Amino acid sequence: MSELAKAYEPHLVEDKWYAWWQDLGLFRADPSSQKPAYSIVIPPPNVTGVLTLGHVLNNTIQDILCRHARQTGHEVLWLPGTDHAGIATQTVVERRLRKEEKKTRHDLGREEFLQRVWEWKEKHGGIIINQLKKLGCSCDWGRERFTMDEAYARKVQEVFVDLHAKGLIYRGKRMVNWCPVSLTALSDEEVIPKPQKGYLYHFKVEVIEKPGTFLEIATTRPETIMGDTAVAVNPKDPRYTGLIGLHVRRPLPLENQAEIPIVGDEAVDFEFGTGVLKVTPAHDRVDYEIGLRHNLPVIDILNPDGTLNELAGEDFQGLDRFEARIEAVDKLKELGVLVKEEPHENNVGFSERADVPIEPRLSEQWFLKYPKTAEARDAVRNHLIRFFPDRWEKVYDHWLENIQDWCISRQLWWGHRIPVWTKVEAGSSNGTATADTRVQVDSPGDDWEQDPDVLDTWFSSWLWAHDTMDEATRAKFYPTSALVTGPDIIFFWVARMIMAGLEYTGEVPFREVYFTGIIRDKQGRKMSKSLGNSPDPLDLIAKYGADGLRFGLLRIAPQGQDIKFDEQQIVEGRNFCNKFWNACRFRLLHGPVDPQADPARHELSPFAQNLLARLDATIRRVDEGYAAYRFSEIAQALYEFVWSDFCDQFIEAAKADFQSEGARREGTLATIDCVIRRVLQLLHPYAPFVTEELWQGLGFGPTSIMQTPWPQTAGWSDDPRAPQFFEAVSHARNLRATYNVPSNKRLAWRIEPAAGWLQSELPVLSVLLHAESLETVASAPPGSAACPTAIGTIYLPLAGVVDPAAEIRRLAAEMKKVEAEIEKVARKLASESFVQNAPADVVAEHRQRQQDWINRLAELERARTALG
RNA sequence: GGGCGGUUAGCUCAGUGGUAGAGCGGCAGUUUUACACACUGUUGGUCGGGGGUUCGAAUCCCUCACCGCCCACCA
Repeated sequence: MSELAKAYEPHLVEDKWYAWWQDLGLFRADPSSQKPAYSIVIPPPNVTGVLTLGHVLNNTIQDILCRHARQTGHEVLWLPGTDHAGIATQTVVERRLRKEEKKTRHDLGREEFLQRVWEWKEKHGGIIINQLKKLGCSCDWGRERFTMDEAYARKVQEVFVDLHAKGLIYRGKRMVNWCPVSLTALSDEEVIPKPQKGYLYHFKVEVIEKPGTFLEIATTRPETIMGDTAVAVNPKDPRYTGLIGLHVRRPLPLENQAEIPIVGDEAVDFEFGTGVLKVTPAHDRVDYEIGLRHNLPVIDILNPDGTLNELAGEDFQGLDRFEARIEAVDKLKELGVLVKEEPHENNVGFSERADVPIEPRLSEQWFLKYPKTAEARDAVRNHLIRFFPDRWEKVYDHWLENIQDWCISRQLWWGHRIPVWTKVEAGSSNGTATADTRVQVDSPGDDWEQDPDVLDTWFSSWLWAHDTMDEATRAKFYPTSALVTGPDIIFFWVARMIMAGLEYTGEVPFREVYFTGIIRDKQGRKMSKSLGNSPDPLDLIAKYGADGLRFGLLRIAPQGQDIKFDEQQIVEGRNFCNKFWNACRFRLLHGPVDPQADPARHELSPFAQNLLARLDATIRRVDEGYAAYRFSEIAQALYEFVWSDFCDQFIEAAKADFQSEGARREGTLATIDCVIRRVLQLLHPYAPFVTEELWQGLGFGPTSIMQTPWPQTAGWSDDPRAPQFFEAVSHARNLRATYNVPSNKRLAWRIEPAAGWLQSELPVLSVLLHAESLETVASAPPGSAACPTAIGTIYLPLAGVVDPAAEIRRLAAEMKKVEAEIEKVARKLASESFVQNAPADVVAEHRQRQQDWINRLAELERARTALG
């Protein structure tokens, strides 16, 4: 390619290069490689999922790490896959079934329904995978895994069997979080507390043994009164001590106003409400505990779907729990025992998936007592695993410290079936008999029935880091190098993976964990479908290119901080890619690029030398950024170098060098070629497509840029002439703007040089000032505006435009400002405590600054004198 | 109730003891032969409030306020 299009057009090149990389096998990980390993397992997105900005952030970071690792000489494995996402997927398919065929899963039966889910998965499950490819993710697709793959699923069940054998998995009837919509138990982590506005209902009951004595009870859930089996007070509460052991009459249901005891229990907070608690062991965790302590009967008045059953009495049977609440209040009113209803806000646990209040329910479930909790805590405490940012270590530690057993069984069909088998007794299949059970993966025989429940999705995800790999792969790539994920799944996934890793591999599953921020909209709200504030990343890719999206997003993603998304940032990412594209385009106007260009073999201008030093500094900044997972800083460093140092300053200055042939021109071309090459390499992890397009287009190929080594610093030192020069240019341009000279007006500039080296750089100054002419003078030309700079005093002679009086006023104003600066520094230096206590270099710096200002003042004074 | 994060220019954010910064926006000018997805210049801030440490604080300490998140069985 000898010519580039005027603007970078991503849609013309992205698919091409992605396919090429894949054809060359550049994403493939070779376990037999001698290179050091670098590996990441993808946090598997839900198979039902479509790409969100959160995925874009997360996966772009992983891709950056992987591409950077390849460039730094590692054999890289980025292992992709998807998660079967039990409830989410089952819900999606059930919804379709209802909509399209007006059927429920029960109409189809288990086998047929699962068949449908698999069909759905085959048809739609790959969407997010293709979207990741659009984004440029360099995953080893040949190793794509699914959490229900046969081998993986078997492993999940084996782990169940193993943990059961170790006594860590047990079956028990316990209080669980029940979702009345999904009709399954949930883990504590799947319950989201939400503040709810409701009422605190006060009602009174009479103490049977002391007629005329009433207890007032405050409750938010009057619909559970029918399940009450006691009333509790705190034994230390002086108001009620005499009443413990006596009885009250439960008001509902009307046909069964049972006598229930008053018990004393420490769990009752006598500050709250009336200090009297109704105890419903079947429908409240605390009440259940109280019930156990006092041997209270358990009356379960709810059906699994949240409606009330026959135990609730005829007035309530069949009502939904929220209808029942209203009905219960009405009945209390009718009985004349309702004292008051006061508005009350409290936290109610909601089902994460179905978004309805969960119901505490006594239920027979499988539980896991977590293995290796102490070791898992130590691994992070002792930094065998490092968290970035490290503040999440505390959150992790705290959770492990207070860890509760994990309810792992789900009353769903889609998922890993629990490997527990029960012997079917001929003629008595009601399950009440203590049947013979076996815990094993394969069926013991035809007359054995498998437990109908499946395992929590996360019970399979926690093996993801190691059981997605075969033995050879694991030998090379496990433990993985890094995990990139959101802090919202630190308990769901990260902590559990660490425990599973320690239990089953004896090693930590990853060395470093990077927690991304959460992407919010401009108002700081979470992205959500219902709010419609979540832009489709595919639209953004279509508009700005994958590189623009990646670079724009990463540039505003500070470590561990939530990100307020603004499309303008993506526009800037796109603009940046285009900026660099055009810099390369400019280069091609002056002949073909030399891929081997080495500026060290040329005589270099101060600008070239300085640019190379700035490049070295940029490489250092970028390297530091990678070491500390500071992705926005890397992007920012590259942005600043390319836009300011390279384009705004160097290339503009280089235009003078291209006006003639010679060594100067050759040195500048070599510098540009070298810088472009380095920048392409440095930028490649962030913007893989445009960098490959340019790499090939400029002739750095034919090897892919993916396979080229990471740039090293070359030991260039700053040339102080360059910044002085550019600052002077800035001052001079400022002077022109002050007198409202239009940018396109060419002027006859003059300069009184302060440095000998300037002579050879006058053509550059002339170009940068867009001058008609530029001559050196020995003193101020008459009638000129003057601008003292470090490289000399620059004069703008514009007879008839600059009124000498105006210029004198301007100079006077500037002198005043300079005097103020001198005064400021002088005050500081006059302070003895400062001079004595501050480090010598700081004091010297102040002295130097003071001298600079004094020199400038003298220059201004001289210019004013020259004007008369 | 505990814990964590945040508060710096109109906006998004850098800046962990030494002259308060960047990008965008705004304003003014420019089709200067890489780029109008651009260039040039410029305007914006008692660094949330108060106290302390220090020669010196956006930066360290204390405290308060507000915003956000996480954990926790107050019915």
